[in-house]
Order: sequence, then structure tokens, then C-alpha cells
Amino acid sequence: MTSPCYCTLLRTATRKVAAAYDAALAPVGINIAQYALLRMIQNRQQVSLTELGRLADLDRSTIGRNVKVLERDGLVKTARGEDQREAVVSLSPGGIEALAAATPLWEACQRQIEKRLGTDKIEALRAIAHAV
Amino acid sequence: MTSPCYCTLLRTATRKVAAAYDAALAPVGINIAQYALLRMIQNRQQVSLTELGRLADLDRSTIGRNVKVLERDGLVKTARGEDQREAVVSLSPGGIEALAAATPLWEACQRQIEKRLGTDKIEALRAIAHAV
DNA sequence: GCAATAAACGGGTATATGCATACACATGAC
DNA sequence: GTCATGTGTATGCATATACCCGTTTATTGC
Repeated sequence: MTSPCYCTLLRTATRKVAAAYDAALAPVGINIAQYALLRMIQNRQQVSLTELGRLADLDRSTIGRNVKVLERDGLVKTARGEDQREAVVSLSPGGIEALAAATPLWEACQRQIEKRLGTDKIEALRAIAHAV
Repeated sequence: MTSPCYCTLLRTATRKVAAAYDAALAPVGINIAQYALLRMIQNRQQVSLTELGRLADLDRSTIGRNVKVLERDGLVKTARGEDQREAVVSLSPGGIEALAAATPLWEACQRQIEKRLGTDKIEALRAIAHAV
């Protein structure tokens, strides 16, 4: 009768996987969303909120709020850009440190997921992410 | 150097897919999370919050809040169970109606995703969801 | 140079989600 | 029957997320 809802499958899987990453990163005091954001900021060195939103595929207002939490926690700093409208975000020393501390934990999580899913499903996951 | 974060792939894919379902269901005034919850309630006719939480793999407190929104919107009703601690949830007439109106829209979304991903990736999605 | 338009943020409102804690009710040992 | 323990909810606090609207700052057309 009713086929499984693909969206619900995804949502549930994501919650579980994210919980695993969150738990792994907890010692550093950040979660997986923050880790991803910190890494994007690191890659660009200097980014505006709008650009970060594009990179992360997130609404600008979401990025703004998430960055605010990172700033409050001393992991990033923001400044006005040349374009006075722009808020330019970059890692603070604390953020660089946190990222360095978090990366091995994140790596371990990656390995764990790879082990759990196996090469074929990992490949499929990449393909699915690319397709949607 | 840095491999793609599987968690971030999943999170991003889920956001996009959920947005598609949310948009499809918008005419009925519910989102995909609510649709999934309504369907679970319909299947069981009568469920406690704890059981719903188990079914949906969600924290009990999350279920409690989500059900509260459904109740406010007149889609479900809750009553005290035999066990006086229990809140028993069931669909209201409005909820039955909404579910009926939403289901064709949801079906269309399912078809759209199937078309977008193709049989192989759909199968893989099921396998991944099962594995995590 | 000025008016219209576009772009970047910020804040309000709303949902979904989890954890920790408090409170209410049940149940079993005695 | 009473007390300890377990189970079911509710609530406070925090994050992530989106949409809409208002304000500020560029940019562009004339």
C-alpha cells in the first residue's frame, strides 16, 4: 500500500548520523553543523554571510544566526567588509584550535560511517547527494 | 585532502528533499514532518506519545511538542489514557480530511523523487536508511 | 548628481529537534 | 498500606532551519 516516504527515510537517517557526529565532536564543544561551517570559513579565510549561505546551501538568515553562536563562543570573528553592507567572517585563533582538535574526531566518525555502510552505499550516498 | 563529510551530504540532501515535500504539502497547510506523524497516528488509531516517539525515532519531548501543534491546528485530539499518565493521541475529523487531501500531493512528490533518483539510487536510499 | 533598483544584513515568527529536569501517576516489595 | 522505583509527560534551554520584512548601502540609468 503505502510506500516508505523517502523524505522520512532521509530525515531519520540524517538525525541518527548527525547524532553520532555530534557525540563525537562533543569533547570539543561543537556540533557537526558548526564543524562544517568552521571548515568552510577556513577554506575561504574570509567570507561574507551571503557567500557562506551559498556554499552551505543555507538561508542567509540561518547562516547569520549560526555564525552569531560561533562568534559568541569565540570561534570566529566578524568585521565590516569593504562593501559596508557585508559582514566578513574569519576564524579566530580559538576557532583554528577547535577545528584542529575536532578534525581527528570527525575523521574517526567518517571511518565509522564508512565501515557501517560499506563502499557501495557510501558511493550511493554521494550519488544521491549529487542528484537532489 | 578533506573528504566530503557524509553527515553534511545527508543533511543538505535532507533539507532539499524536505523543502520539496513541504512545498508540495503547503496547500493542505502541513509539512512533511506533520504528514509523517499524522500517518503514524492513523495507522495506530490510538497511540501514546511515548509509543509515537518509538515509532518515529524521536525524542518524547519532541513528539509532545509536535503533537501540540497538530492539536492546536485541529488535526488530532488527545485524551487521558486508562493509565492516567498517558496521553492518547488520535486523528480528529479535520486530521482525517487533511491526511486524505495531502496524500495525493505526497504521492506526486514520491514519484518526482523516484524520477529524479532512478531505481538504483532509490534502492540505495532504502539500504542506507536501513543500515544507519 | 539623483532617483530607482538591487544587494546584504538583522530581527520577528515559526517549526523541528534533543537534553536535563521536574512532576504526576503506577506498581511491586514489604 | 507505604515507600522505592519506574514510566509518561511537560517545561526550560539550546540549536538549526526557513520565510518575510525593514533598514542600510551600492549600483545603475538617465
